[in-house]
Amino acid sequence: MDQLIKEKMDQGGYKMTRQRQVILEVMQASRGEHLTAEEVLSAARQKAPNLGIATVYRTLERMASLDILYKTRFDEGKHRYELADESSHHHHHVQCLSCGRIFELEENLLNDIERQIEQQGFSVVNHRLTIYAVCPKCNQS
Amino acid sequence: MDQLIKEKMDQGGYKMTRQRQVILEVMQASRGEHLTAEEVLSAARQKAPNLGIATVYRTLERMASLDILYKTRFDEGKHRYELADESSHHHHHVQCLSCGRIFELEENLLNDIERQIEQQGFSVVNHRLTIYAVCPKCNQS
DNA sequence: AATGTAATTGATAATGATTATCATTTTTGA
DNA sequence: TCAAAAATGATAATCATTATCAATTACATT
Repeated sequence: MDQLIKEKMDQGGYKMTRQRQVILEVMQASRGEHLTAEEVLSAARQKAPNLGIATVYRTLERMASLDILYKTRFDEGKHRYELADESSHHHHHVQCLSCGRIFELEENLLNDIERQIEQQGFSVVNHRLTIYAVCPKCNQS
Repeated sequence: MDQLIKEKMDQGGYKMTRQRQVILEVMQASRGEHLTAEEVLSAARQKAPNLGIATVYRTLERMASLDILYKTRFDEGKHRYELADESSHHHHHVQCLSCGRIFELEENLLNDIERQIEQQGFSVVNHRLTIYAVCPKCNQS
């Protein structure tokens, strides 16, 4: 799977430099989490202390354009990135209003809705569903 | 209905000043549209040429907190505001990727999904669904 | 009507996330 | 080895939004 990513970078015309490798490792180590650029930076600096924030932004942006990462914006003022796991297409999230954690939802839940919209003459390209809730753990306390 | 809004402002401890009146009129004149603060400013300046952007932000923010307006953030870097029409609760949108216009969806489309999540121990508070599509008009050209 | 207090306003500085710029460094291929 | 291209890090610029603050306006009371 690492090989697949390198191929994608190659096809995009991007080299696998040390800093890009480190950033990728951070994303892989936090599979299922949604990280901001700042969060990626501080994690990556443990392995590459001189890494600059500009490189983080550039790298995340490029990897998102190659579908190596997903780029999402919740109702905050900043973007979050997450490893694009081939097995779990999503864009569906539940965000806990208490602890802020973000959970994934299964795909295919929106098929009916999209079918209705297509009948009205739209061509659906993508969608984003975010549900705001209190998660089970926070519900207990 | 204007009366209801004035009562809400009153209860929130806000006076109906000239500038707030003008901003409200802009929002009412564009029922069903989703405006940014800048867009509200430029429309409102036709009636109140000295209006400042800070007042626009403050007013929109307050009206949103009183549920006079809805505040939403699409995948852009800025917020959009829209008149909260009692009859059409929503938070469901279709945004045309070609012309950028935003269309409303009917409520209740998500009930099944939310029910499933509740069964897992979450307490659903709110949700946001945005579908990205090409609208019928743009599809023709 | 005059006055004092609180609310509001507009200009502008400050902030936070992101993007652009640019000189320096690194990589790569002839 | 060397020149050209790509990448990096520091930092300036940008854009939306929020904070600050002095000046204005509105309100309640005399």
